[in-house]
Amino acid sequence: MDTTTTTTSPPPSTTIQFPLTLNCAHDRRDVEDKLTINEMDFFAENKKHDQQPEPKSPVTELDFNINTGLHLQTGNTSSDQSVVDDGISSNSEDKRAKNELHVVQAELERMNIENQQLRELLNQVTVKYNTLQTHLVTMMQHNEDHKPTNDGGGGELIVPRPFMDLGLAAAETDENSHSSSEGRGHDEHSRSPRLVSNNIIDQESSEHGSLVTRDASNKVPRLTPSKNNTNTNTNIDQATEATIRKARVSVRARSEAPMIADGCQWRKYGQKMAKGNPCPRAYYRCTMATGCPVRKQVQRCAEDRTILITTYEGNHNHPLPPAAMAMASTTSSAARMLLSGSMPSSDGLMNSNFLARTFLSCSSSMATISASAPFPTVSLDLTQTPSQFQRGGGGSGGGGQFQLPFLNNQNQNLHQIFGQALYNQSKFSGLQMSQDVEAGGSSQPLAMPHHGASPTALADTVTALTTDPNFSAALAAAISSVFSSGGGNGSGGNNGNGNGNVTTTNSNNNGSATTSNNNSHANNKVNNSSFQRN
DNA sequence: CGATTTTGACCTGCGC
DNA sequence: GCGCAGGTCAAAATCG
Repeated sequence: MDTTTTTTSPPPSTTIQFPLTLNCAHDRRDVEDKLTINEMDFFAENKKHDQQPEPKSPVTELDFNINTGLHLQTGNTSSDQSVVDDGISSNSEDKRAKNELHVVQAELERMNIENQQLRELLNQVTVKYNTLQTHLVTMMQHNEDHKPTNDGGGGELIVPRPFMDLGLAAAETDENSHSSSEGRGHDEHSRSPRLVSNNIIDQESSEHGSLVTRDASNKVPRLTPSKNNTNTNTNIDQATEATIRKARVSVRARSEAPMIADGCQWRKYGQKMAKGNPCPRAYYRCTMATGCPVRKQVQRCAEDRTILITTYEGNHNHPLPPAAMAMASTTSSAARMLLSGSMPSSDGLMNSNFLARTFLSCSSSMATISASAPFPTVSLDLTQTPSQFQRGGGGSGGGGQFQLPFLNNQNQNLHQIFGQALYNQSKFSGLQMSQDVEAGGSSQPLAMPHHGASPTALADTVTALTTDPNFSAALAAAISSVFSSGGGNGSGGNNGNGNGNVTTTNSNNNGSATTSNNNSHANNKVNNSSFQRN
């Protein structure tokens, strides 16, 4: 495809950027106004920068300048200022007070206006949301009518689930359909003598019906056409399934730390020198639950060793701590994004490349879809704004792990916006393609502070991503909204504990479930208690 | 002493 | 069929 890149190479032209980048914070003071201190790492610096002059403080020249710049109310102030300069009398004190009053009033007015604007925005979004919802229902019914469970899994047409869950369904059907199909039927077990335990996992998975077996996920039948052509649907499904199971999400981030803190517990099970890269590639598997199929590879970029490339594969089969949820969900979303662009269109689930096109259209470099790799890969490039992203661990030098910006408790909301937007984009791609690509206005990601909340609200976000040049501002406002309402109190989000807010690194986020590298000395050491021994 | 990491060997898939 | 490269295993080493 044209959008291909390798997962390790720097994102080429066909990449996706979310305007959400932090520049917006510079321009939108209202955003910072709404953010309460420490609620959001992302904008903290900007906040600091902008907030100082703003509130309370007695009239400094800076204050005047800033306010003047923004709000034209300074005719008086400037003159007053000169007066102030002139004398120290009580009169001047009064004027000073008046002055302040003016400033405050102006500020208030401004905020009111912005409030109003936001409200209007919200209304717009609500209307659109309702419209979309209606359309969605219509579409669903339509789909149901036209596609009486084409895929083995049936029913899961619209049901949101992590991408690997799709794989699961796939795996199930796969098991059923191709147990005979693989000439090397026992391929998965060909390494057999060693992999007895995998059989256990297999059983487990089949029992639960919700696990991707390791073998199923990793030793996937090749994408090459299999011999059994018993039915074309099956073939398509298999290809799709294989694709799904092979789907990976690669996250590129700048970090000195050996591994990014994604909230999960990992155990290293191997390391290998990869060709063309002097840095070894480390293999980890999730140890938060026995049999969790999720794995990740960590490797430094050959060209720029400050870049850490983490590739996730699979989907957790266990509940995740919020911090881990953030990453898991984000990667899942990204994978969905990928799949929505790469899956055969015969599958009603994701039948358009809307997402990819959409992102490509506003491209810069944030997410890259790679079809050139042996398996489909989404690469999320977080190296674009290193200063922000690294606030957490980057500076720590010594040993903290790098922490992704959206992994802080508060930042989960951001993630939700980010990830869910992706997710919804895939999910509603067809829908939007058909009717609402042009939805102008801005969005309301704020409508979804939590996962369970109405997902469609974010479809608008997605639309905004593509159409609204001011999306960053809108999103920032939305984020601030989210933060001030739900996520705001870190406590709710679980480890809202202290460290949270501003940062980082793991000085001690051990609270619930983060990788344990509090200390750096054990580089890849991962907290684990329940790893199932093979 | 148990858990985790390291590391060499093994297995598999793929291209030639 | 052979060789290469990626991925995984498991014994040994290391750590807390």
